[in-house]
Amino acid sequence: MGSSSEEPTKLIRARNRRGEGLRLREDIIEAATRLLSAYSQPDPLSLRAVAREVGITAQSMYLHFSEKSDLIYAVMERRFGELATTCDRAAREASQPAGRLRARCLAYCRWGMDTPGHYRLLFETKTTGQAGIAYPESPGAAVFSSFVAAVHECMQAGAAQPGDPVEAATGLWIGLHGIVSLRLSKPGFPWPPVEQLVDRVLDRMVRLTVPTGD
Amino acid sequence: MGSSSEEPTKLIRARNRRGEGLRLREDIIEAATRLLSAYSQPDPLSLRAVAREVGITAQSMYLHFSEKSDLIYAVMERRFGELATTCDRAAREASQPAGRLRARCLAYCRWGMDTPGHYRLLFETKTTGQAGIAYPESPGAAVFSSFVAAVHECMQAGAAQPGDPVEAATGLWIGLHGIVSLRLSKPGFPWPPVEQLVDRVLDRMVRLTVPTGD
DNA sequence: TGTACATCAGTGAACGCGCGTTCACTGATGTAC
DNA sequence: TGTACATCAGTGAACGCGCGTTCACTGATGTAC
Repeated sequence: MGSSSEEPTKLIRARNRRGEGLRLREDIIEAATRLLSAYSQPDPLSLRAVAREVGITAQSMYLHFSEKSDLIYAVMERRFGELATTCDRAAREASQPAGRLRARCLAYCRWGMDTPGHYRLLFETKTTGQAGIAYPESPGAAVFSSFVAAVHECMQAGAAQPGDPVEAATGLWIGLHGIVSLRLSKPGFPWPPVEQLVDRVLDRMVRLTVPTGD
Repeated sequence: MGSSSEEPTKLIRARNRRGEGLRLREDIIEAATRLLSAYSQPDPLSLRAVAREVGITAQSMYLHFSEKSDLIYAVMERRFGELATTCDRAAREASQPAGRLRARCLAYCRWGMDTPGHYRLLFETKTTGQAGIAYPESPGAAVFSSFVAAVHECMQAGAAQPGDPVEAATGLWIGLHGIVSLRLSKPGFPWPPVEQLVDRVLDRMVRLTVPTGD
């Protein structure tokens, strides 16, 4: 305060104890996650910015990641995992299949809107494909699978019109992604509340036959 | 072929005649459009790459654009215009309202899939918002308006269930964007044919009451 | 208990690159007289 | 018709910056004897 010659803040980080070098790996991934959460595409994320955030030199990144894309891929895996966990946890709160499906859909959309940078990384880039990973093995496949299972559960319980659950879940995903992605890109558009849009997509694409209430 | 000392191709561009300097502006916009069409986000587009594509020096960009974002915005305006024209032209081919709406939807999706870089620029970045442009004045608003009009036409003709055309068009846009955007990001997913998805979205979100055939 | 040593967790210095942007300039060409 | 000159369409040279990546190194710390 009042200091007129402001130097760039040099973060000091205590060196890990011997045998605990792997902690740096975690710190790096967490710092990259923090930097990505706010905005944008993966490209504006630089190794050097992550190093600054962690408080280490840029070349220390190479102790744990052999190149930049390795780091980004590590972040993606974690974020896909967190999204899956978030959706599953939300679904567990409701007692009926239709309510569980709705909670899952809302959790997906809210996760995307709360962490736009992560949502874009997972669903608006071709990172997995570029890494040579085919769909079934991609770290995001579990998220889709759990939607399929939730739709299937509704169908079996008579809460949704019978049909191919994969087909219905595909339509649902398209709708949810449309809701999130357009909101992120066109924040100035007069969007209805997200719950209303989710309910409309759910009703139309999955043809729920019972109310979603708990 | 066979030349072992390959120099970077130096494009020679004839200097414009006096009074025709504005042609360079067009050439720059076209070159930027070409470079963007293939891929990605606007960030990987560099002024210098555009200058190379045109065959001029980087600093000549400043004869027509006071900064980089001005150029990107100029490209966006044109692409929104081209998308609108493409959709309108496709709609004119069909004779009935429902067929016109379907043609418009298919044209939107195909345009996005054919020029992924442009689609991402228009619908997966916040460029307009960042430029301080509110929705109604944004260059893309015309595209949405024409969807609203097409839906309204269907409702009035009894080809779609009556209701708020803006609400229905919003749901439709969400679906179409979901179809295009997810396809671009997840090319490895086992997507059904785009026509099938468009028909499902149209049927569910607009509740067409007549077949879309011509 | 003391000490030599291997290992580990990083750093120092540097590389070449492409980027956006600025400023002073050049040389061809149309125009006024 | 001839010529001086203003204008126009660019270029030359350079700036400082942040980037990804490489290579040789340091110094603290745990371990073997």
